[in-house]
Amino acid sequence: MKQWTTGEVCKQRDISIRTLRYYDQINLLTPSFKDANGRRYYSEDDLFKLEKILLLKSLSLPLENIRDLLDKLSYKQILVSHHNYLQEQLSKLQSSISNTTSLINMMDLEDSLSWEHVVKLVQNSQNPPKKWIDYFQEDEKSFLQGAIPSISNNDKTTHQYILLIQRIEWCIKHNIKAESDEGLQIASALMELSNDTFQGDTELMEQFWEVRKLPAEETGFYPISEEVLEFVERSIAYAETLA
Amino acid sequence: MKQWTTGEVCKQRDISIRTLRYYDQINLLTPSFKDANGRRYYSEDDLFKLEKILLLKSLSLPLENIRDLLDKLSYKQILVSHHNYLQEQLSKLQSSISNTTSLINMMDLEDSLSWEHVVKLVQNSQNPPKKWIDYFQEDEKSFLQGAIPSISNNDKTTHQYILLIQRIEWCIKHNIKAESDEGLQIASALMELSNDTFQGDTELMEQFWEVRKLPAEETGFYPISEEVLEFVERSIAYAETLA
DNA sequence: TATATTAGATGACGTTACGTCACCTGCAAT
DNA sequence: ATTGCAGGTGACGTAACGTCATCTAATATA
Repeated sequence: MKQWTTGEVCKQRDISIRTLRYYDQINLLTPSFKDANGRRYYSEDDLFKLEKILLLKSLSLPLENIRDLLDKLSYKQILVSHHNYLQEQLSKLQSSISNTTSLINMMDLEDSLSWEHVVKLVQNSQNPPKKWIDYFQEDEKSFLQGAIPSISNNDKTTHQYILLIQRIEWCIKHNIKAESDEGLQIASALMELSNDTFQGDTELMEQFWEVRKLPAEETGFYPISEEVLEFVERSIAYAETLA
Repeated sequence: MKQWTTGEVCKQRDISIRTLRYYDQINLLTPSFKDANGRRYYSEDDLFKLEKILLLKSLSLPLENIRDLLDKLSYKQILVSHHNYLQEQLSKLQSSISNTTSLINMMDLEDSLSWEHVVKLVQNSQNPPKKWIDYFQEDEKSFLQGAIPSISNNDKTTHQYILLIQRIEWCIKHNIKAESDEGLQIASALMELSNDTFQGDTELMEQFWEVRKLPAEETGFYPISEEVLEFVERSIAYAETLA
């Protein structure tokens, strides 16, 4: 029967010698053989037990509980609960990522974030709100899912939308009207982007802008002000009169 | 200017009073105002700072480093690195989940796991091996991705495959030939399953069984023994002679 | 008015899962 | 003869708080 020394076990499982000695000390994993000089030798069974321990530890179970549970749980039970734990972590991570992306994108829109925005986003992460996509029909969802730039989406398209909205906000601040050269440029950029996104489906596109008028809590979008929406509509209308 | 007491802040951010006092103690977050009785009052700026701290803490940065970094990093920098961190966690989690699923499925096939199987799987999780899907053509991948039951897939189809393989192993152990009633039943169940999976594409199906003959390290599959594969082929051949 | 409750404060010690350090041993190689 | 290495044993240190005993000021209730 092959046996392993502390050093060998450490390398295999990437843990420290101290850890093994500690587990021996607290009677969690005692090597099945100790020679006259006190050197520890681990059997294959010991390694299985160690594996169980590490799995249970990854559930952030305290070592004391692990010691009590170890013999009562089968390998499979441990693996299954480990699996469930990982799944839960996964969904938490995903919502965390989406919230972080939202915040980052928001920072591009506002120079300084208001405290309330941040709090709302972080608090909402507990019980996720109605998602904007729910405002559309079932059969449209699959298409929208990838195509529409929600604020939780940090791809290139989203960024371009954000840049355009910034540009519009700049225009409003500097009293530049939608019916101007700048307005024309914005309108054509917007139309090109929209065309890319909606592939010519004008009805979907209009629905999209309608939804963006709703307050942020309901849609998950960063709310676009009435002023910006008006600028969009007027600049596009102006562009169409010239065409 | 609104101010918040310790208790209020604790509830908002779901941390303990002790934590706030500790942060004060180590000079990480000192409330901007203390009254004559030593009661702490936090301003909006303080709350922003706390938010930064909690974000950096979630990167598992030690508090001491956080204190040094806090003024040097903008909110956005923090958010972006937080985002990167989360992404990394996500991919780790995903491979962890897939490995765990593999192990669980393996346990259905073997009553006792051999130590070497476990070690290989856990070690491979560091640098992911060639994936089985790479054995197919690019344009076939998208179809295969969802349809084929790899061992890292715990859906219903996978489970049915595993049950069938267990049944075949049972037959082999009890010396029941492929050319028997039991063999016939297995063959028809297999064919039905394969039809579901491959939607009649027999060429893909044959490739699939070919790949399963390769050793596990290369494919990521649980290796099917020659005996089982032979049983499969013979039982199907037998079924076809009777049809 | 007396008192009970609440929301805060301050030491001081405890906790987990090890890291780190000083020092000791048996054995192989130089 | 000594050097290096892989292992050992206390003993103390660490991070980020939890917990406990005790104290204080303000408010609510009898």
